[in-house]
Amino acid sequence: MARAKSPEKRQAILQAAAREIAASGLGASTAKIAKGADVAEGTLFTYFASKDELFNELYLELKGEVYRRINAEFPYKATLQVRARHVWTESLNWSIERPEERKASVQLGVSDVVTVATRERIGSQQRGAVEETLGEIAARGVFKDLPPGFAASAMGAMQDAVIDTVARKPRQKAVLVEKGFDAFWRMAK
Amino acid sequence: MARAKSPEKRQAILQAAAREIAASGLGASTAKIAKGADVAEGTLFTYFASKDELFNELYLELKGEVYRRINAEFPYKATLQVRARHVWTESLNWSIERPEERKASVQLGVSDVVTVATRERIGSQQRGAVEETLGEIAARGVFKDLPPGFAASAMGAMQDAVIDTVARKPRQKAVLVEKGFDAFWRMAK
Amino acid sequence: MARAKSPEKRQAILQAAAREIAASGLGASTAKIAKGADVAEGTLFTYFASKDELFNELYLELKGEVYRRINAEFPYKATLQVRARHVWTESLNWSIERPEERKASVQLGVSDVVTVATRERIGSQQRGAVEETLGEIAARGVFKDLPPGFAASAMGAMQDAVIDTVARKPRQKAVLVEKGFDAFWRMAK
Amino acid sequence: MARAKSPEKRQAILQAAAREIAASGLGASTAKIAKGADVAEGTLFTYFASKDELFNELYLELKGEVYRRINAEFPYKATLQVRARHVWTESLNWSIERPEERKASVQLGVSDVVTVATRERIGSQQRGAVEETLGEIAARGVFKDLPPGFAASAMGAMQDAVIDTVARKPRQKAVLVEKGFDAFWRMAK
DNA sequence: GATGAATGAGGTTTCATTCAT
DNA sequence: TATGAATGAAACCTCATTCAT
Repeated sequence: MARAKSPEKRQAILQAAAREIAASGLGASTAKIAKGADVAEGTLFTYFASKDELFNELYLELKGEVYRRINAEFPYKATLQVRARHVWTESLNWSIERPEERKASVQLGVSDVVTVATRERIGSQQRGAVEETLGEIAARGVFKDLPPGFAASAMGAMQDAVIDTVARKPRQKAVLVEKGFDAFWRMAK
Repeated sequence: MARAKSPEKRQAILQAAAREIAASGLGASTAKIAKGADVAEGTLFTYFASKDELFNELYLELKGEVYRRINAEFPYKATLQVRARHVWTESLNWSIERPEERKASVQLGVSDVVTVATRERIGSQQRGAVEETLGEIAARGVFKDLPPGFAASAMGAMQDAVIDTVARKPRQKAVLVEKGFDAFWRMAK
Repeated sequence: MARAKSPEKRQAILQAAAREIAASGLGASTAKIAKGADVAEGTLFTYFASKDELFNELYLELKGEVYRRINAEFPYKATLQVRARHVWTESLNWSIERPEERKASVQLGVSDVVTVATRERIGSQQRGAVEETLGEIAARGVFKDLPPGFAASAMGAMQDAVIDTVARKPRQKAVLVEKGFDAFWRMAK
Repeated sequence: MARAKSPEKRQAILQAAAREIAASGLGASTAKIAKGADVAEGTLFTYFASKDELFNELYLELKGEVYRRINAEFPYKATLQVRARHVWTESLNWSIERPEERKASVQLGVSDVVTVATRERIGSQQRGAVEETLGEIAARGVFKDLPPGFAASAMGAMQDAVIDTVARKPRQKAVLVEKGFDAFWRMAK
């Protein structure tokens, strides 16, 4: 049998793609990505049929990482506030700890290369606990007068605000994450 | 004497740029933008030295439009809540009424083509009333424990949440704008 | 006004394309064609939207050249045999005098890049006299028992035989052209 | 001991090559050919050292098929006309029955990938009876005033005319093959 | 100032061939 | 021998920018 496709190489390409997108936007060239992953230009295309497919897979990968992180050690039995804080903190920390991945994720998110199909594939697997938690929040506070989904959007939005501020005041990271949640929670209370 | 540069043409190019960015991202070609503005390819470069300059000017223009709209009929003498609601409503309506401009604005915002210098130039003109209002909000509620600037980020972020939701439920636009503000205001109260 | 598109450049590209196709087949690269025409790689695409379009236009051009040559000084009033010999001789001489053009024409003819639409466009202009002559031939000799179009195919085919033979015995060119027609004419008599 | 090379696989590759060339010209990729033959990409190169070698072998194979068909049941003792008609009919039927092989054969024939050496190798094996027959024809009718080889070219050329016409009028296949020969024979009589 | 032809670097993707398995 | 992943040169084409008109 011939050489097997190497998961490490696939991963290296995805990581390089995230790095390049963070550095130069969606215009990042496949040539640079390949070089960044230390593979030949052509090799990229044995792992991903096209640049678009690579970008869609990357988006999935990045979103998946966050969900995996949240689900690990999820406090299923705790109060809503504790669970909400867990979701908030874990996803926020991921964004702050991996700024390149986050930047790539945002760029992909607002662009048209990520298809609806890709967006729909996200989390149908283990979005479970997060969705359940957000669903409970949506039934409370101001959110109960607003369409379902708004609470989730609002949490994401408030996290963006925290991230932006952390970028300007990195020292206050811990406080921002905590107080940021308190701010968000005011809406849910 | 040579012909003078026409402000109409400049405007047409900026509008076409916004349209093209909304349609195909920052990869939008100068050729298409020029065609969209009904001018020759080369003409674009007599109004803007480079694609990057065009995009920076566009960003400024788009942000400026929002500020101009907020400042028109600004209720200087009203209570903070009334003023805040004005800011919220006017900027949000702009985004909802002009989806292409907003999409372009977001894409430019998350990209690196818009320089720090450009971002700093924003509103140094007439941001006045908005800044004053947001400053007052920043000193209240949860925001007073958070760095200055967080309140502004939070409002922008919450507006994004509203816009996303309006995109999915256009019928509820009016309610969303109003209740969205109520949600935001809970944090400031 | 800007520079006008130069017919000379267009012609140079077409000629270079014929040369390159003769030399290396339809795989001839646009880069080499451009270089052969002494224009930049990109320039080729301001004259022809794609390689395929260039090749289709070239096919048209080559076929057109032959028809133009035949129609010049066409002996409209002469006997059928004289007119047929005129068609035979002129088109054959074109092929023999311009071996590269002919080679390109043949390669294009048997390939799929030349579309049906292109083939249909040929000669609808001035194919006139040729068609009329071939039509008369088709009604005579062995051809009258065969479908219309067969006579034309047969003439072309017999010319190919002559060209092949001239390639091997260039000295006998004149005799081959003449006796070749006599051979063909035997079928029409 | 190592496995022996399988003649079936070799044959499958040649057939797939013919099919692919018919479908997409000489640009047909070795990868597609391999897939069409149901072997791995690399396997193709254990049977043929290069794409060019494969194409040369294919040309030989295709020409060989025709000769084999003609030689089977060749009426050695019959009159010249009967023998000539046999050559005509058998080779023509092969072309008509196997359009892909013929198309590939033509494309290869007009291209430069098939070397002179390959062309010379053809039929040195069993071209015997055909050559003898064509030799006799070359000494008769109009052909006796033309170089040797012209008769053969002429027969091939007239067959092309028949094939072209059959492609347009498939119903008349039988008549075209027969009357086509009559047309050709007029030149030899 | 306005135009759009001209440019050539750079983009994505394909491909013949090699070679580890 | 068979496989198909790996390679990087080269293919076609796009594009920001320049400049003759």
